[in-house]
Amino acid sequence: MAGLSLRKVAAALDTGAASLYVYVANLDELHALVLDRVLGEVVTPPQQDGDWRSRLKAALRSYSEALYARPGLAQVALSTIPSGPNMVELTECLLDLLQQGGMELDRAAWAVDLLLLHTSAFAAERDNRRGDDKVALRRAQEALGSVSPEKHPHIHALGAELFSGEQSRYDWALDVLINGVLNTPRP
Amino acid sequence: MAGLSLRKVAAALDTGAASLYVYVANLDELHALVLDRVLGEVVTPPQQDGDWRSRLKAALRSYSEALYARPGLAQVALSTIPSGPNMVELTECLLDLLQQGGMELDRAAWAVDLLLLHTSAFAAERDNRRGDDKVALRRAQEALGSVSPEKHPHIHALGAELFSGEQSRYDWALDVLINGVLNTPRP
DNA sequence: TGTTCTTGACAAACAGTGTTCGTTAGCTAT
DNA sequence: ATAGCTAACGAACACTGTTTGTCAAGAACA
Repeated sequence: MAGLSLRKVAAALDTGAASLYVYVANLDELHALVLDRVLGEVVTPPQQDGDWRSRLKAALRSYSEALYARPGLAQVALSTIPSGPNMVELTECLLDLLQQGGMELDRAAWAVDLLLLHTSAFAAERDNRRGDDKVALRRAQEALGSVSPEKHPHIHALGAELFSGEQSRYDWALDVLINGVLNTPRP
Repeated sequence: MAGLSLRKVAAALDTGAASLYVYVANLDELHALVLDRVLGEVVTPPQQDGDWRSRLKAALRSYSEALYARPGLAQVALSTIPSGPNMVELTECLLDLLQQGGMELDRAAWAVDLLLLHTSAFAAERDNRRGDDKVALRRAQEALGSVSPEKHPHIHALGAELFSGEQSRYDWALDVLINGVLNTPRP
């Protein structure tokens, strides 16, 4: 996905780049199509597997992994307003799970939006932390590590803690969102 | 920011593109520098203005507006691991606010990360909804509006509700995050 | 059968992009 | 005076998405 271009797609199809414009209006549209195709892989656990909360978490984790598996795809999820059939399917499933948790439908609508936005953003962050630019990461760690204890006591006290946790941090964030959504009625 | 290129920057400085590489290693590095400079505009409310919660929300809203004011900048915030002085300042301020709310420092570290990630993602979403591609938005609205009531009853029942709320939705999401963070201890 | 009309396909060109290379000018230190 | 270093710059490389004009095949209609 990162490094995908119309010319490469065309070459793989043994044709020229301009020929693709018959089927696709735009590069962005191609991106959206690829995204929705990948979203077809997202598995939503069946009804009898655990309670709604763990099923919701499993579905979102599956969504996150599908995005993370293709470098650059998470950015696409943040750059387009997805409306493909697989995205509709997933949205409907998440709405259903939240309603099983006793949530009103209008609040569930905003909650699904929030959960998907966060999961996409998290996948994107994980994505561009890997490989891409080890230099920037090391520079950031140094910049935050060697900070004056007087001016920034909290950051100094935390140290490397600011970059800790990969999977556990995602799990925690998901719990934060679900708890928050349950405890915050819509205005 | 969208449409910013090394050549245009160089032209504005009456020089060639290659000359910029003396001061900047990369386009990404230039982006990071621009981001941190803009982050200097973020206002963090003084100690005596209201309680910690409303001050936290005001600071994050200021961060969000600073990103949204420049098209494309929110994407930059999601694509880099920011480590400039202004970002350090903001992080320290947010950590302090959360600690005033009685939160342990290690939980506050993850909370700040989550709050900033969400706010950046929200700004990015708002950003590419505007102007950019009205076609995609209308297509999404049509795709979700004309969905079969049998296969996707929840989405059908919601209708245009899925795209409602701009400012109120952000305020709600912020409350969700703060409530969630307060109610979810670190593992 | 002959003639339009439409659709898919493609090469070439346009207007850009980030980045690298080789070379110059100016300013110190030795 | 010589050497070394830094900033600067033009040109080129290897790409990118998109538009334009042209061409062939098939369908619809007379």
